[in-house]
Amino acid sequence: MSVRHALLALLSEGPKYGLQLRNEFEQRTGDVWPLNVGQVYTTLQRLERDGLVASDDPEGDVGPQRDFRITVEGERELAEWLTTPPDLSAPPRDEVVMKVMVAIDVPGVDVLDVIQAHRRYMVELMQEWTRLKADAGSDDLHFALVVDAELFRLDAVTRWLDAADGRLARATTTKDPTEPEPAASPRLPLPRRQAVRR
Amino acid sequence: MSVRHALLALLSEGPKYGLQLRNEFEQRTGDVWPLNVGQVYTTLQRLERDGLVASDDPEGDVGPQRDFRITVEGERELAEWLTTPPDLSAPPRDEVVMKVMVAIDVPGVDVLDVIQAHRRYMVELMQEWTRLKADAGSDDLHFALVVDAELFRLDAVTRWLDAADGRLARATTTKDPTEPEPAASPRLPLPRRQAVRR
DNA sequence: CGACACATGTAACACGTTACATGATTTG
DNA sequence: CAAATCATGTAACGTGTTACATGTGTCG
Repeated sequence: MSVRHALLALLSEGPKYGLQLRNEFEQRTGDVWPLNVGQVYTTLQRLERDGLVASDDPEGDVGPQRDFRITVEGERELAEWLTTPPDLSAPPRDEVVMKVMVAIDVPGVDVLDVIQAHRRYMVELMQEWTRLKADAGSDDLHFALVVDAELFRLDAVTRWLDAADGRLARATTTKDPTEPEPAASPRLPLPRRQAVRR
Repeated sequence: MSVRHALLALLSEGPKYGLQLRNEFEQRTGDVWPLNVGQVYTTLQRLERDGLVASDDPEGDVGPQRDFRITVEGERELAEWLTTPPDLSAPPRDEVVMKVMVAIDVPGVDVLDVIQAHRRYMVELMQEWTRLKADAGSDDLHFALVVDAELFRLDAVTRWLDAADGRLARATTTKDPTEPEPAASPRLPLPRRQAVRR
């Protein structure tokens, strides 16, 4: 339900055609979030079927482009989407989190190994994104925003991996609940958050 | 590609049937991540088709249950999934982030309003989860882990909203690039991270 | 027996990805 | 003209959701 509304948002600036919508979507997301064209066309079909969008078929002899414009219904739907927070009653299932949750009881596998392997990878990715952002400079606002989002997200996963490592190490090494909390220090004091902090 | 492998992980502990797999999956995720049964059956069909799982049809007159067991191929696939980091070359498209990115240029809409509305909602959600976690106590490890993951995630989104607010407020109020950075302080100094910090 | 929970399955749909086919326009 | 690029579309498949149908076992 996300790309659908994004297309509505782009069309609220004026009539556009399929490929143009894909290009502008990728520009808006700093060329970090690719969007395949096929989905644009099928989504436009559904939007037209639902009356949120209309096409100007007959006119425009200026080529094969088929312009779409947003309808009044579409404007209403867009306004509602922009102001209504997403439904998070059932939070999204993150793949890394899920991997750890099920790995806990898989025989022959040490969860802590899985955690550490993924933690290292998260740090790697954050370094790459940080480097990319530094190279790009501060002129591209959209790029900077999307990269920031990814950095914050990776940082959150990394910190969760640390927390899970602590909880699991505690739960497996001892069953004594009276033992003092080990101050929740991460097992591996690797350098964290290269440039995400403010 | 996520539930599929989770089912493999559950089956690696021994043969199980459809409903049992759904129940155990939800237990593993602290009853926070619901999983509809229909998907379990269709996923099991694909797993069987791919030779990662096999069913014990003929035997077991103990009712309508149909047990599945993991194959050697399945064990191999599971081991690879657990040790291989997910592909993040194209980062996942977060709905809140996308909303802000496209709202920037929507005529008649103030992005900062969208940001603040969503920021308030994220804080609300974090308070709810924090309360739930406190009520549940520290006995349910799975629940605590999944709630932690959600709290870290919401915290990351909140901090990104603050960063985006700063960048956008700066970009719209002035075009002068020589102006000193305003120390990136959030516009609204609301209480942040009620219980997520360690 | 009748009601209820357990268990399996299917249908229809939305969304997303990859790949392929087909015109139209531009450009060497 | 030939090739490349632009532009639209479709097919097949995986994944996820909701809803419905059907059978089986238990228990009052």
